[in-house]
Amino acid sequence: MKTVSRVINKEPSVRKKTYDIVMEAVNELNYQPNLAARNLAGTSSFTVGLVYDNPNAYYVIDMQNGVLSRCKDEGYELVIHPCTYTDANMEADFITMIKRSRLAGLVLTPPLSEQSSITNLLDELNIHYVRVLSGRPTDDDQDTCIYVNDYKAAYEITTHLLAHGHENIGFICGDKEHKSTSERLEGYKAALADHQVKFNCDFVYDGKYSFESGVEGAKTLLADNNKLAITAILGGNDEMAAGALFASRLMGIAIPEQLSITGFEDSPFSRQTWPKLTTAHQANDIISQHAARLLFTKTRGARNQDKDIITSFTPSIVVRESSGPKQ
Amino acid sequence: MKTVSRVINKEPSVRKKTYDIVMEAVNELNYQPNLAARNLAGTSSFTVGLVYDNPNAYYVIDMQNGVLSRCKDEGYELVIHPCTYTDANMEADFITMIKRSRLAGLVLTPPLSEQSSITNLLDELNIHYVRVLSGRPTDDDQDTCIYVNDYKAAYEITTHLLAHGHENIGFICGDKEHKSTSERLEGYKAALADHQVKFNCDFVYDGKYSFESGVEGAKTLLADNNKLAITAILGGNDEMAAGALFASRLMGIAIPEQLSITGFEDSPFSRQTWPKLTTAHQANDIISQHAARLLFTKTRGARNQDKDIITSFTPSIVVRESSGPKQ
DNA sequence: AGTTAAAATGACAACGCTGTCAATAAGCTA
DNA sequence: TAGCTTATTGACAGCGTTGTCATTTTAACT
Repeated sequence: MKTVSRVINKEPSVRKKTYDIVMEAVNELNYQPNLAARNLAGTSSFTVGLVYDNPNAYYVIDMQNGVLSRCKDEGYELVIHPCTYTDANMEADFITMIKRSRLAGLVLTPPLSEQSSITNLLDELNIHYVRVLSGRPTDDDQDTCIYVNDYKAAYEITTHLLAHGHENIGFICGDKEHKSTSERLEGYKAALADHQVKFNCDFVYDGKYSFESGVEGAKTLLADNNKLAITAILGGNDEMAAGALFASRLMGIAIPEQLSITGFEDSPFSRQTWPKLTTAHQANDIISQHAARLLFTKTRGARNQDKDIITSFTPSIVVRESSGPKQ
Repeated sequence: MKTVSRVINKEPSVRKKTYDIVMEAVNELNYQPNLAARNLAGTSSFTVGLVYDNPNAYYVIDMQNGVLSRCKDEGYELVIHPCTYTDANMEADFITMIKRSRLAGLVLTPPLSEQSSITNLLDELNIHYVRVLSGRPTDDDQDTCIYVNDYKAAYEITTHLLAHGHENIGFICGDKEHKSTSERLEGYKAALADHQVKFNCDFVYDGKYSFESGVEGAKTLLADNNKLAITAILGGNDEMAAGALFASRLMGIAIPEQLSITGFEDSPFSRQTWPKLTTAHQANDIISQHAARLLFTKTRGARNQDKDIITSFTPSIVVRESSGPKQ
């Protein structure tokens, strides 16, 4: 019995021949170790949690599927934990989850992953976690964070527009509280600076990462457009870009002839508009897979380490029909 | 120790005084029973599974959140199980899941819940399940199914259009294989019949529940519109209705002045179009909560039965700006 | 072959609960 | 109040694994 346990857990000190015999039986019986028993008996747990407060359904599903695919492969189970950061009893909620099932660790997604109150709580409770964060990687934290380099992606998407001759480029921001908002804005500013285009704060609209705020943003930026002469709008995400596209259409502006619009994230939104959005592809399923792998590596001892984990991702620009040369 | 167990599980034969003492300690310590131990020791399990193959992220998230909210209250944990019905090793996948963690039961969502091959497999494995189904409730199966009466909702939405003077009403269908498609189509037909409007199969377009197919559907139905003289289009879901709306706009058709468009489901799609879509509100979070409650009732013995479970839901029509009187 | 060290295997308790059944306390009757 | 019945409580095993440590087997030497 103990030998089977050794085989299942890939422990050393099992003869090749014994290993093969056990594996044959395992395959024949389609044996699956009972998770409850493993969690109860062992020092390590086979349950990981995914925590999110992001309202974007596409994003959440992608993250879930990515983590889940790794969990399946490695024999872990996933507990999903949606929450609202503003929720007063969030802390109690966390503790309940942790007490009910001992966890191998948690994957935290933005914007919740940016909150130090959460990480402090987890540090206090001695819970492993991996954070998915928007931003440029730092040297430390490479073993607890996955970075999505929104800065660089925004830089590139802005550069794409500049290369097409646009200079007066509007920017519709997301929620100010989110790190991704400032990262994307910084990338935009840096690209302008590198191309000797002066930054004009009148070109920036504070949105909310929602379709409605995209509509409002475009209306505001394009109102009385003689003054600003905007020829391109960079949406902080696809949802807002879709809103901007719609607003432009209502105003009788031809896309991309009179105005280029770009999004961010490459969510299904970007393909449900007409024309389809130029955007920055964010591989959320891959990102979350790596987050899960990083968590497993942290959890397990020195053995079974996973060396090919990517901790920094840069969304890649996808050029579609919503952007084109300035005319 | 056993007495605490009795209190936690609301078993009889505990004196009121003892109960209070235990509960006080439970509250003070914020005691949470360990799920792994309960699953291992008891005859019943505290884990439920949610199975889905629906690609609609909004739908999936709603279903998850509904089931999850009940699980939290009742001390159950949720295992999510996305799958593709076409997946060849889906059966093996099911069995793996079931072996890894003994389940109290499964909630099956459409369209997967319509497949008898799945329910047969589960019957064989002796796994409890509750199905969420599109359609009119039948007398039997009230204790294993939650019905969403798409027929009635489509009837009502069609009646709404008829009441506004529309007679030539296009219908963009979803996937033929899905029960919801035929139910919605039948409801549409029944409403026409009850208002002495002849059904014309030229008004029906076979779509795929996708934005793109909505675009194609509207283009097809409205092409050469002198012939059909369509003044309203009923979308099989919001996504297709949004596509139809977009196509109409491109064709220079004013909504709702020249054409009324309606959706189905009241997903965020219906609020991200302009004008916003008239649609049928489907309370997926409530529906999934009741599915979970029904499953708990099936799982537990006679005690702790939940009497207020609704097993039949009819989406209610929400009138917004995309529909209006025929002009 | 005999000795010794190292590698491989096995025996057994323990994880935190629940089910079973025995023991005790409470309530009731005469 | 004794003697009974019933309600309540407690003792103990067992769920399916893993960790610890003892035992056996193998390999590597004289």
